[in-house]
Amino acid sequence: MNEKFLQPYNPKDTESSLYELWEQSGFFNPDAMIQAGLTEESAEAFSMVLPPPNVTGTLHTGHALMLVIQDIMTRHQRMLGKRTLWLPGTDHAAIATQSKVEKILEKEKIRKHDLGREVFLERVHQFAQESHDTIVAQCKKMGASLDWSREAYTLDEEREKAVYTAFKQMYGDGLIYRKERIVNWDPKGQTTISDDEVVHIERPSKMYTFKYSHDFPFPIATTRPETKLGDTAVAVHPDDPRYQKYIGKEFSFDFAGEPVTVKVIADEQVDPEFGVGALGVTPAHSQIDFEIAERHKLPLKQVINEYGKMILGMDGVRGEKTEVAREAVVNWLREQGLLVEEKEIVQNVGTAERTGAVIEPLPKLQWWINVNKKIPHRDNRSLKELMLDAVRKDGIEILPQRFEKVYFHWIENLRDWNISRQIWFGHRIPVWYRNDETYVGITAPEGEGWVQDEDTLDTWFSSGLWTFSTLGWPDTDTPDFVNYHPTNVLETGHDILFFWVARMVLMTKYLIGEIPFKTVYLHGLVRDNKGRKMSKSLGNIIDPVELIDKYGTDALRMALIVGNGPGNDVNLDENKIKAYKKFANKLWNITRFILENTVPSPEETDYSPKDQEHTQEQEKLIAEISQEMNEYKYYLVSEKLYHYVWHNFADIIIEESKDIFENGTAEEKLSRQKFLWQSLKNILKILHPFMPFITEEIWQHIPREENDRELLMTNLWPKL
RNA sequence: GGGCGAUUAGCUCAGUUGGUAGAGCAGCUCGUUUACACCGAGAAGGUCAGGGGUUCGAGUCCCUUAUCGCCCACCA
Repeated sequence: MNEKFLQPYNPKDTESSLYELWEQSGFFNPDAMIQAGLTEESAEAFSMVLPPPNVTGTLHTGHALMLVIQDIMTRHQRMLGKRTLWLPGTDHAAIATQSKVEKILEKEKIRKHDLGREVFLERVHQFAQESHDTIVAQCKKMGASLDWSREAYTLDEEREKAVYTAFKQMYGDGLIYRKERIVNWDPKGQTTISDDEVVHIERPSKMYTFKYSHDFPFPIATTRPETKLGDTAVAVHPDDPRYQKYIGKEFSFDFAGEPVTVKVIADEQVDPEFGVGALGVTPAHSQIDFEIAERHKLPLKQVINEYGKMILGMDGVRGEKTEVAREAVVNWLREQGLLVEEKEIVQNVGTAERTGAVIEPLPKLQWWINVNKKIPHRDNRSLKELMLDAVRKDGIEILPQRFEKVYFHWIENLRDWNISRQIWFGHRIPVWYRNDETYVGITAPEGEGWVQDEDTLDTWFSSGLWTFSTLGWPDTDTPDFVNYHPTNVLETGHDILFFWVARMVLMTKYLIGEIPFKTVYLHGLVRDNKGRKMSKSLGNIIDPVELIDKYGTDALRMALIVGNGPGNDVNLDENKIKAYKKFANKLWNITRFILENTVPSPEETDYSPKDQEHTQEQEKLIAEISQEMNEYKYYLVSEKLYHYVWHNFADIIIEESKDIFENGTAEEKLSRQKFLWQSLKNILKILHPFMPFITEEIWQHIPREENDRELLMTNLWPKL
């Protein structure tokens, strides 16, 4: 027996060298498995992409959970004999990464515009590279059996080719268009963002009821008086008797130093019950007003600029930030005797997900994806319909199922997707301009005088292609694409169902006509032991690396997985991890007992009645968990394994064995020895996906029998 | 405003299709150092949030109330 077993199990001594052993074997790569004869060439495929972590820093416990679930899936499928590919990569995460680097530069008192686009991007790439290296090291520490030979990056050359190809095709089909519309402008980040990147927060605010001027016949209400300098109409409901006589009339007056002309119009969208039932229409600074203005062909007047400052109005208004100008306008209204009412209300305001700035709706010329246009070569269905059908008809299954409803609801309310960003880091829009000409292509056009669009693409545009841009697309006859598309499972957090999952469905259904994956497994959030979200401000962030140093990766993996069903948040309690560290040691000592009391291949012998009973019990367990593994019920399987190993195998079977080895007949002893050996090997195999390190470590130190493979990782799941 | 989830032992949470309530931690009693003190045996602890219903039988299915949490939303 190896002397190691005389000491308690120490994960620190073993984990990194075991990962090296696996990695050097090359068997994370399914091709190598086939070459070595460990996987049949004709075997069924199982493929999955790693949701590429953002290169914005280091991995947190949420990532750890994701890696654990996916590694369990991967190791299990590999042991079932499938050609198993788990494909890694990282995401450039455009806005997130750029703003991170901007913050670092801020500390060095450097502004990005002083550096210029090229030099700034150099800095970002350098940051991204460092972050990437950390992330990869962390993935390895978690034991993730990823095929690093296929690693990808959302911003590398192959992915750029995919992105540009997709863009060109969508442009050709009229799905991508350029138009001036109201955008979500982030004044802090100085860029537009998509509807999904807007986070609504509640905050106290005031509703002002006022008259534009003494000559104007009735008051209107608003929460943003400063925008009223840009009003070009007042909208009322067509059936509202109070305002019938004013419809069609025009009024001109001076408003806080700005000459304003409004026309009273009738529009169905106005709710006569709300407020005073009349709406000041500010087409340049409100989504809804912009639409009303389009319907009524009203002029558009911008009063706020990209920095959130007023460009019109009297002193104290022009040049000021909107909040300051608001006060000034309200004071002016008060002085003029135009203010009718001032009421405290709770208002929902949109803020930018990344910078936290309050969104300023502004008119801007931007690139959009039309989600409602019928696509002839996709059965005349729109992108929206393609996304709906993928789940309704094409068999994508979302776990837990309740998220299907959430998914449908999101799609039904989806509006055109704004895909251009005014930042430098990301895929530059593949459009070139020369005078009145526009060229869209994969490479720059021939000839002089072409200038490429300054903007970059929303980061989710490139991640939307991830499941196939990593498999060789736009070539669809590469071995990887043929073998591994569509992927089997997409495992990710439910918080990016819209951002990412839906976008992948959109892109894949449109560009390829297939679904990107068959099953979507959504995990929850990892919270602290009091159920709070981990955040820097609360100071309750748990670093997975620290936990690994303390308890070992296997213990952390078990703590994250036991009892954590799909879609549910986990509260991570250190006591739980501690418990599984003890479990690892228990397994270690079980091995020691068996090594001390048995030899690996006892001569042919039949099982005693008692051992037959134990065997049946074990087979029943294996049958149960094999089924549950196929149903992704890892939270149940892990608990059952824990319970079986500790409270059946150790507490009952091993305790009983002591008596048999002391007082039993020769036949009973032989039977028990054989049973213990078979059991140990079965236990190692079925525990391996959950606790890969300790099971492999034990495997490496026990004698081999016929049919045993060198690495536990490459062995087959017990067959019944 | 719309939708979803949670509520089970002191704490953190399991409980797969309805069939006598489970685990870890903490605490109590006893034991063992000859696989394991990162141990074993045992006991204690719960009207499964409240109310109503379906059923021979409900933690599990239906309705309702309460509290907490999450997501979505262009009511000025």
